[in-house]
Amino acid sequence: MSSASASEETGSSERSVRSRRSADSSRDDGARHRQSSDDALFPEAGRPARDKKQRKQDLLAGLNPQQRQAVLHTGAPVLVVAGAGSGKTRVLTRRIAYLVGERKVHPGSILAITFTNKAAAEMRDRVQELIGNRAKLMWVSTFHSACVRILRSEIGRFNMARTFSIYDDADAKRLMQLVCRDLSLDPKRFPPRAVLNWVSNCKNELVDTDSASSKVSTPLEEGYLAAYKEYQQRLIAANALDFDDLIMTTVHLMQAFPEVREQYRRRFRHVLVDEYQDTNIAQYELIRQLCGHVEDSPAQVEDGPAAAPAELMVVGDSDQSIYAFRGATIRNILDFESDFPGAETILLEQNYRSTQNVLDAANAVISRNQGRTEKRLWSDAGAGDKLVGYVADSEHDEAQFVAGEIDALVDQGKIKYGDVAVFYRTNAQSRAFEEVFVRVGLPYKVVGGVRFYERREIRDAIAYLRAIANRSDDVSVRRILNVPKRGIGDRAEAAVEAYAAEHRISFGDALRHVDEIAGLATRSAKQIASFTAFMDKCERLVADNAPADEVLTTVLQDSGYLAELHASTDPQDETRLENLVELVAVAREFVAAGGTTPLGSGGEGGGLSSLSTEPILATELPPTVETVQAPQDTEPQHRGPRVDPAPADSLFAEGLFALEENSGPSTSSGPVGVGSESVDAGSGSGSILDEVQVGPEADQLTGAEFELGAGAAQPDVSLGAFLERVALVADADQIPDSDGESGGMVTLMTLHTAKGLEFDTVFLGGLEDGIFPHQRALGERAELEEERRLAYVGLTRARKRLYLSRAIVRSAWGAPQHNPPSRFLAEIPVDLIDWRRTEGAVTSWRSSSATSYERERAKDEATARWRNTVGFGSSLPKKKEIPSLQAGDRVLHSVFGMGSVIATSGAGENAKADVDFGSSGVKRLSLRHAPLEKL
DNA sequence: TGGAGATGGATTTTT
DNA sequence: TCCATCTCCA
Repeated sequence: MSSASASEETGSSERSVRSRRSADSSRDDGARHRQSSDDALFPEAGRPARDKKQRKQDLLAGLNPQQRQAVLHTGAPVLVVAGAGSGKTRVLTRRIAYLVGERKVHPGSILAITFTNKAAAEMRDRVQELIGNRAKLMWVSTFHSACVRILRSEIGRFNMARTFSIYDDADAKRLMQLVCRDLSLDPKRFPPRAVLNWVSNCKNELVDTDSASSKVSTPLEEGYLAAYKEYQQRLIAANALDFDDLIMTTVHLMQAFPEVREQYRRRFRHVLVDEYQDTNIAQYELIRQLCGHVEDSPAQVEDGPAAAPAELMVVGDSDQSIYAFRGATIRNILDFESDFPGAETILLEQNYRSTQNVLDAANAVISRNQGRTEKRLWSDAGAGDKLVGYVADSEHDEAQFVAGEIDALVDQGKIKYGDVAVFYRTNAQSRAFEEVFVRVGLPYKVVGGVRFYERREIRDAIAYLRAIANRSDDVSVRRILNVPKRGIGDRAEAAVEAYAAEHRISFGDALRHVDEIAGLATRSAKQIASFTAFMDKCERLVADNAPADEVLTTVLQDSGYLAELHASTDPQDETRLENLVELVAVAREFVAAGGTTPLGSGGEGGGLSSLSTEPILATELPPTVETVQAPQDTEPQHRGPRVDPAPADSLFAEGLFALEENSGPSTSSGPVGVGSESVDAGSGSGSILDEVQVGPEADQLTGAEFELGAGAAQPDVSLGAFLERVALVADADQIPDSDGESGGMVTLMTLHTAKGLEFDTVFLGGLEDGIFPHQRALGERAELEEERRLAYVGLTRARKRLYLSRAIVRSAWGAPQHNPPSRFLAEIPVDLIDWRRTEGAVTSWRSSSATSYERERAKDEATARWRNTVGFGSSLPKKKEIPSLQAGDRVLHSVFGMGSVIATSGAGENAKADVDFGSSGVKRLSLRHAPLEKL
């Protein structure tokens, strides 16, 4: 906790700083400066406060004038325009600490919004280092988590049950597939995926179905709109919201109910938004509802005058806007000053992260984008090393080079594995790196890719839980209806569906009327009856307040899901079992920690935990609070006065905002009271409430409501709470902690994932036109510019060493592809790059021997395409003769180069050979297909 | 109903 | 190439 961090942006930065201390003596001046100042700052966290002046000085230590200006700013909305590595997040965290520590703002009235859960967790940690446990009362979360919390307490206004399902992308897609099928939309013209994207855009731009109707002009749009309407209706019927709904609905809620908006405007007196360049229109509107001068602002709200707008600070860098494809619009940054009258802009131009060479390269690239405001990022870290360039023969050669370079640097003691990251444009590119890294024994970790919660078995299990918690959730019910196989097939499903439509009930309810459904085979009916009996049993379990893990184990065992996997011979199913065991462990952990443990190892939970007690609190609390960790004891007494069949609502109904209906069980007794007392242990000034400033709205904000905030610490281990967490937390395994003595692991990730992180040494691979920039972006200028911003993000992740590489030949979709160098390479001034290997060296190496056998492999269309790009004619022999090989023969492979045959197997068409290609490793090749020549 | 074979599509990604 | 989804038939 006392560990300083060069930049507060990421966890990786913290790790890297640590390693920098031990491993690297050539620390740049900027870093040293930063560090000493932060070292002076953080030790205070655990001790009683020193005198106030000192404290304020510490808070501002190490900040440049612009950063100070931002931290100290009062009043008007502020846009902090910050370049990469200029300490934006640092400004935000210091500002929060300043607000709480100096301006006596109650942490409960602070809302900080970040882009990811991870960023939220880190911001909480950093703020906590600065102001101690008071930080727990802030709302630090993503837009989505914040909206869920608001909706939970207000959704009754929409006549929706409090227990709603949150549909992620895959659920939404499934629903849209059903919709498109039922509307008989031609899948060629209306691919569900495309329709869904269209709908998503509408929601992100707050175009609802009604206003969309007036815009529709083409038959194509008519189809889309029809699908949108139907899709939305089914969501509502299923008591479900998709991710876009979470925000859109919250905005609609505030627009429709001024008193609700007022309630939150009074609560949140300080709103801070990170990564503002990645917000979309709906998110912008939400901020405006909370902080803007809303025209129809209700002076007529009964209980007093409308709240003045909160103090708003947004932070962003338009050059790092890389999510336009998801609806983010930099308009929000560009128009900030007109959107929020009186707004001020603060520029942060000093970069504290990278050397000048790295910055020069990044600046040169990004300056090619049109219509951007020039920023002059500068660094006093010195020129540093030149960038290193490398042209590889193939993607394996590229990976080989990267691995070799990392090893060399580590051997020289210059870096640790954890200081290194390898970036690529698409996930598929990770394979080559992984193959090579595994072979040479380089410790690495891939971030992203297939996620835990996207695996089939996990989704099945979650679908079971959701169907139990919300039987209207058609998508989930139908997903598990015949999983494991029960003999309820499409036919039966269709019959139930027809019945449900006819009687206007949900699919789940229709299942309970098996006897009345026409056209059901007796066998199917029987199976359905036993299925519903099983589901009813589970529902009863939930109604009896069974904790989430118990429900989960019951489901997995009694549904026969586990049995099916056990019986399977498919080796994949073994992994599935392990994953389910993991899920159960996650649920156990969740329950054991009173519903506050982050899911999995990495990310901290979003919505639920941002205000609730975090694990650290549980461990720091005095023994009297043990009830917090013994949810079974406290759970019943927290049940509200309402008898509600929905299990999910205990937290929200009794917690944060249920002002009117919940004067019920006292929140000031039990764990809550103890919690709020112990929260402030660090500052030694008694209850935190003593420090609350009595401001203009203080009467709205003191006492009870804050305690309600603290009341979130009440354990909620119910199924609903668990499901919510699962829906909102993206992933369990994330950026590795490289704390270990071993030096950690090399991090592999896509450029998008890299946003917000930084590493001493960065390898950026696949710099080829068609790869990066991506094929699809080559045509459109706007898309190309987004790719360029992505390049800018990638380049600016590097602190000291930056490697750029490309491959001459890269196999894509099975066929080798020859890509020209990325245009971004040409945009970097030549004198900044030290080329270790150029194309000249490569072509001369290949040309002598490669042509003769490469033409041999004219086999299929893919190869023909490839041939054309390399410039061969098309009249080449169709059949390739299969070379006869034996152990010891020397061969030449078009991709792997020279090799020697170790062993052969098979014969004729099926002949295979194991060939040792030295640095490229041993490959088993089919002689019929491999571009192989006997020497 | 469910398995086997055909077909077609294949960024980036958080929540 | 590799995967997920679709179609057809037993």
